[in-house]
Amino acid sequence: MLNSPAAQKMSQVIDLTNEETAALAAVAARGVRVARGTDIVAQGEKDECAFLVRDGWALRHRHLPDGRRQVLHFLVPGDWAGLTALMFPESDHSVTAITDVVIASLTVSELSTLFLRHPRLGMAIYWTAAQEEAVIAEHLVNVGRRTAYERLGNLLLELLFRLQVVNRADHRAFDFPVNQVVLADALGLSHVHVNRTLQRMRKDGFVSITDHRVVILDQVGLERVIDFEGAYLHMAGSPAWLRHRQSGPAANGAASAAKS
Amino acid sequence: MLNSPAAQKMSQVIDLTNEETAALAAVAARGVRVARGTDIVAQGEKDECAFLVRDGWALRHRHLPDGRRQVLHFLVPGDWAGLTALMFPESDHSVTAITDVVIASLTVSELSTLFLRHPRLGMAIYWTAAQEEAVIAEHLVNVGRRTAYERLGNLLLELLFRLQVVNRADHRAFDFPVNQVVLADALGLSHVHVNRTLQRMRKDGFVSITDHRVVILDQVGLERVIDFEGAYLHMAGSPAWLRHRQSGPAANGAASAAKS
DNA sequence: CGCCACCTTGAAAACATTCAATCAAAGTGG
DNA sequence: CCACTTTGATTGAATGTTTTCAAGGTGGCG
Repeated sequence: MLNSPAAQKMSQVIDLTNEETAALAAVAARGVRVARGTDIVAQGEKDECAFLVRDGWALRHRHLPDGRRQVLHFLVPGDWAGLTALMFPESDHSVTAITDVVIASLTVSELSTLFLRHPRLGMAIYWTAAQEEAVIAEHLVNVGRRTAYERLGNLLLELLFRLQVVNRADHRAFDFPVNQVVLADALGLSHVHVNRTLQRMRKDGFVSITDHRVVILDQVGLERVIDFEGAYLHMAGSPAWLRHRQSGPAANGAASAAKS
Repeated sequence: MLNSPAAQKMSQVIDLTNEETAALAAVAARGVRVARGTDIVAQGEKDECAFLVRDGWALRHRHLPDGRRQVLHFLVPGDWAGLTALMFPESDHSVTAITDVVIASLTVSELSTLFLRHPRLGMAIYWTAAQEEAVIAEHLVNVGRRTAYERLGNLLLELLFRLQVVNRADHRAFDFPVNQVVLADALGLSHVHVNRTLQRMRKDGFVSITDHRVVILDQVGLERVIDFEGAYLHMAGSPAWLRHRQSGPAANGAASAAKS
């Protein structure tokens, strides 16, 4: 379990101690399988648990009464969901599995126990939530202020980077179990236009998308053409006061050189 | 200071004790004035402090290299900002005052002291951050899947409700120091189209917008026409375990009847 | 008075959607 | 193993929304 997606993502943020690694492993041990197409959380209902995605893809999306919907965020292995939903009496969005998924659920009280015993792990999970917020803000920029071509390119590169962190992508390719209708609902476009934009991007030689797999053929060129800026992903990780052990938020610079 | 916007917003979430009220007042006492048009936080730079908006309007927005930009969120009195930005080495967006603004800033260590001394206040502030996330997600739905007319109506109603909570709106009207260019950048439209959409909504008799003031003339009719659903604002507040004192997250039902 | 910020208008062009088919691949049940 | 159904991708044509460009107009303020 040392190299679970969750542990890999956490170690982007803090240097995990053995105890923290063990606590994460204990969480991950509670895996529950959810079949493709199943709602893990339904919009309008109370979500009693937060959960960690151990394997598979899910999406957070909001429905309008007339059937339109917007995909807010793609959940991939190592992602947490429902942490903020715990604060509310009912969920304002649904979470749906788009492949078979394995999750580990935690109730409020289990979660607060975990945070009390392992405060730095709690901070790292909170970092994770902050990053997700930044990603959703970027989706807003995408949909509000970019062309269809730019939106698509930005999303594909975002997913490449996020999947690389949890070892679900090599340096240029990843499995992509997302059909064009879902993609359209994520990008704020019609599925027909997604199709045509996808074709244009393929013809331009930037990507190959076939059979649920994406290959970024020319990342440098694509990044230039769509003005990609990855700053919002905060891949550089967390500030020193958070990363290193023996150093609390109020400490000034006494972080140990515990990296690696 | 008992009826400061911040205290009003907090009491939407928890029943404030005297100590908590005093702690909030102590924070608010640190007011700093920021002139209209000033960047409080600049995209790409490190934000050392989180802050509370005591008075005035500001906006969180992200810039693209070519000058396009997207407004993520309007900050009004009682709103916190920069809580998640503390987790990152550099800010991925700017915060700019659009009126003269009074803020109260807190460093990481001041904030963590506050949270340690007043954990329930910390939870309430966290609730606030969760609500803001839900609001930004709604902006994404707005821009991704609604027409110009719907986007505009939804934003105006959102602001009406948010301002009512902090006593900056009566039952139908509020001051609105936002020009059409900014509105366009929030709604993902051109300012020309915002202008025409605004005119249409006025002609339809739903709103009056003159001289930096919005009056919702027919809220019921507007809500119906634009399919407004306020669930994402979570106006019902927080679950009982969070609201009442003497009750921690792990407690089962021992909440005191302190509501009044 | 003249400038500046902001709002308003018209016309043409660009972008994206909708509607309506068609096609291919992947299950399903007998 | 074969018809049948379902799902997802693709295409063309017509339509519609929104943008862009280019000008004016208005009101406040030094």
